[in-house]
Amino acid sequence: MLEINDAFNSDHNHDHCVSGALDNAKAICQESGQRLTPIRELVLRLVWSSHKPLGAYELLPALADAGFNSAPPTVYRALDFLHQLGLIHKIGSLNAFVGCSNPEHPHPSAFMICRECKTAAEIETSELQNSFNRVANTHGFQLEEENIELLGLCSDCRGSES
Amino acid sequence: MLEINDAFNSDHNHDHCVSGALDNAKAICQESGQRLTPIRELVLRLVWSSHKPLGAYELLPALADAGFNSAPPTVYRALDFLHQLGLIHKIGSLNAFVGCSNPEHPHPSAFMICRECKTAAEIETSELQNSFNRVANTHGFQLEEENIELLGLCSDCRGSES
DNA sequence: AATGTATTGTTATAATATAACAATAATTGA
DNA sequence: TCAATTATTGTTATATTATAACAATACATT
Repeated sequence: MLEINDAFNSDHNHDHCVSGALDNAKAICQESGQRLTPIRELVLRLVWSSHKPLGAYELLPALADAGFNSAPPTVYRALDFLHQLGLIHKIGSLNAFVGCSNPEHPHPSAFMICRECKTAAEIETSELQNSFNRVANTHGFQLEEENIELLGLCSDCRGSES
Repeated sequence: MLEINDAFNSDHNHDHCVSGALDNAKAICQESGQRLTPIRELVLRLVWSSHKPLGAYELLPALADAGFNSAPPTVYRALDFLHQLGLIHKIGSLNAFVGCSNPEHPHPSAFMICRECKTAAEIETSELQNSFNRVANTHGFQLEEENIELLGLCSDCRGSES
């Protein structure tokens, strides 16, 4: 299995993504004794509102609409919180955030990202893990975190290119 | 072979890195009919002045010292130029740039990055390439670019941690 | 209820990056 | 050669992303 979500399949039941992510988040917060406050829950919902990575400033208007303070620190704090719990990933090359498909199991951030429609589909990296570990071991490097970004064109957008 | 440079070996002859990078750059510019202007050459030298990824704003003072204009667009243009020719890589999670060890052969950006000393050592990914291609093919994803970041502690810094 | 801790509100500012247009330098073709 | 074209650099302004610092409020514990 190479894919752990179906972001590139536009037919998928997206409500299911969001509600699943929220269930995961609640369970994980419970376990770790952290609080999923209304702001944090809203930010998680917003990040999950699509499979396109969203920038912090794209989230602020929705916070304002919901009656919260909408200054940058508010959203960055929530994003940091969610990131630390592994509930979202940050896509470094885009300065943007996207929901994590499988937060129960800590794992590297690894995505295919379409330059056209911007969709980011998380990929499973267990196959690659051995290679990464071997590279690290060879150099005595203590591997702590991985950011893997595969950039290109998704199949939908390949079809519709001029 | 897993490593294509020596960044984590502090004994390496660093002048050799820099002059090698410049020779590469000149050859590549020649071939592609591009000009390695004084600003571009200086920026390349500066980026290669260490194996720590450098941010654009860290380069500006040196441009000023050399008598060039040192407003941000100057350095970003040079960085873009060098990046397009594959002479440097951008580390997305650091917003910083580092010299490419092997610009003659286009290849993904892949680094081990030490969170302590900030050194970035480029790694060879040919072993991983099959896996990436397979993931991409499975989803009809047209792979164009890859950013691979392995974050952690290099062997030197592991030793000297409290 | 009193205290300490975590979270959020608020203001200001830092750090990173690009837009837009003017000036200059290099290249090309008549 | 010299005008015309193109590429590069200079310059000013501003957009975008992110954090510092401190005040106010809410929550949790005793």
